[in-house]
Amino acid sequence: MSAGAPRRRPTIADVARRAGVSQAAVSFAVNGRPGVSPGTRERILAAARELGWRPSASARALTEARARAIGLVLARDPAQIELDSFFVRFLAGLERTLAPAGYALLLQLVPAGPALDAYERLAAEGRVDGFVLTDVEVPDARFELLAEAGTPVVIAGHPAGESPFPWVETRHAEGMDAAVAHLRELGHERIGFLGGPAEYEHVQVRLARWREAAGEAAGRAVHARPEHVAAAARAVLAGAPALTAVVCTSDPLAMAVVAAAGEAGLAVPQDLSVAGFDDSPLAALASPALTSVRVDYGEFGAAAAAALLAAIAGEPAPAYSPSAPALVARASTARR
Amino acid sequence: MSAGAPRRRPTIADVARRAGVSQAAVSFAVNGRPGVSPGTRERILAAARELGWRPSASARALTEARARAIGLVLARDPAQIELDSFFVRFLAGLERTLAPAGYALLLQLVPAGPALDAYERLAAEGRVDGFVLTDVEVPDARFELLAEAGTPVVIAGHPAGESPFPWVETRHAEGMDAAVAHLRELGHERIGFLGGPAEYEHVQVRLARWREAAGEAAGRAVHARPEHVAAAARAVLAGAPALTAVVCTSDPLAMAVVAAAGEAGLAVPQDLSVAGFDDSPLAALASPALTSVRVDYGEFGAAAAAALLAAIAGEPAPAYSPSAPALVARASTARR
DNA sequence: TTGAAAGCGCTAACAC
DNA sequence: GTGTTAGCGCTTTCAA
Repeated sequence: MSAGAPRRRPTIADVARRAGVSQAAVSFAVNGRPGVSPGTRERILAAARELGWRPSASARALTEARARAIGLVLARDPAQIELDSFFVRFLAGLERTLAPAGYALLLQLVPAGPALDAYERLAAEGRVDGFVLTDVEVPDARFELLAEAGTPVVIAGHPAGESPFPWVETRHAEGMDAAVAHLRELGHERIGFLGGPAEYEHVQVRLARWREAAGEAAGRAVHARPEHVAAAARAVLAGAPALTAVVCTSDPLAMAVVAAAGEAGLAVPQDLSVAGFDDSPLAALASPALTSVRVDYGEFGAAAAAALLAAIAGEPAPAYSPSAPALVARASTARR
Repeated sequence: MSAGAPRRRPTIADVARRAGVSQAAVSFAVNGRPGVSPGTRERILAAARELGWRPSASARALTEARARAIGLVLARDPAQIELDSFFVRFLAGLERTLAPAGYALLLQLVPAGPALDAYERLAAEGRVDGFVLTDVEVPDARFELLAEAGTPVVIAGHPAGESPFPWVETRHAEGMDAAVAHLRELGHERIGFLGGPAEYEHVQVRLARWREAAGEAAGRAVHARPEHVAAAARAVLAGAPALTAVVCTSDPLAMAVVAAAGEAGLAVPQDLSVAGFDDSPLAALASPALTSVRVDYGEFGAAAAAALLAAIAGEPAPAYSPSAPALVARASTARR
């Protein structure tokens, strides 16, 4: 089964020998340090290329006392992650910063829960140089553990309350403003809210914005746990006086509202307008196609990674100017 | 900004000193080797616990010449990954095997394409001990690179043609049989096929199974690239004689068919039955709720990781008995 | 059963 | 500008 020969990997000594220089010269050359003449440098790099040599990550990690890797621990049920456009886009964004910096991403999916030991292990073993924290709660048990260990951390999101760590945040809250404004422009006044679990800070932020933007006439607000989405969608529509629109904190939730409306004999968008969030690829595929709010989570991930790399280097985080969310109007919202 | 004191991490020497033994004894104790008396072992473990010490991953990697990490490189557009239930479930499954084995997962998302240099870098730097390959194509440029380097590899899927590596595969093909059988039982004969991009082996397998199961009267088969899903859905419905059912290789594709049917004035399931695949959380949320096929990709990921760890250890892969796919009948399919 | 010591491959002082 | 050398923290012979 095993393929190919268990060929010995070349080491820096092989490269040095081949280029006729010292190991130190090789090290300096590949790390772009001064102290090597251009000609020598070129010869060294050529030798490295010919041998297919790259510095061993573990040897570097040992001498530099850093792993050149960061950790992302996701403590959610896989089904929840599947339903959330955020993660994949955010991951792709992290990568955009990490790869050019020679950093790797250690991803750990753990069953829902605090997952403290996952953090503890990765940090204590020195596998990662820092963490990006998502899904921050208050109080968050991870804070104490990581702050005490002195591990560099960046929070993706806006922690309610005190945070010992720097954080980055998108302008997603404005997206909720935009969704409500869009509906009001279409003549809607009784606008309900269907959000994800209440413990998520981003859900709370959107809830607050909805409440503010929808004003006095706002309808019901309901939070949906992943396993009870359909029931929650029915609940937001139930009762009197009837809503004419619902804003949701994700596109799958909006789909659930569309389904619940159908059961209740309401046509979307004729009888009820529904807006989603995140503008997932599903929004365009659903019927009716969903009005949604596009937030650039890729850019967010890239900024979070940049802030973390800065923290690891002991530097201040680079500026992050999140772009404005964009409302994408589709068929699920209409003038009432 | 930086949090906590940059506390020096304890080393094996600290633990040895505290326990009053040699470093070797500590090493033997934490690695569960013989040669340490039970009492001493306990004393050592207690000292390690008190100091919060864990063996440094990079130091071990250096001496053992293995990283205790495996790589997964996903060369797909983020939007494609978002639409695919496979990845998250598969990742969660990998983790189920890796975590207990003390292995970490290095995830790299790269722009769509061959991504050979991502593999090359991770392997040459010794960051990972092996790779799990998904989305295998024929011919696959990764094979030569990795086989030549002697890197342990396991393929998740069934490579068409010769493969230098061991592979694991689910019984997803039977899922297509089940979907078609379900529709035939409902009285459908002209059953179309809407699949993902033709270059994916799993799409080809399902296409072949559909063709076989749907028989002579089978309808059109259309492949959809992610950016043209809606058009592909229209295409599969176009032309005469009209189909009475469509099977798809994913739930989002099924949603697109439902939407296209609506545009064409066809009601689902009254005029057209539609079946999805993967049984993503969306299937239950869509309207109508989608009949779909559940394949256990978590179990698949766990098996792939187990096979890879075995390959790394130079052992034969453990047996994998994939469970049968389960058809989940919902409202999108009905008797014609 | 335990201790001493030699590396693993690299980086970074420090001489030359 | 270039070479020498001492570790980084651990595993693993080899002696004691």
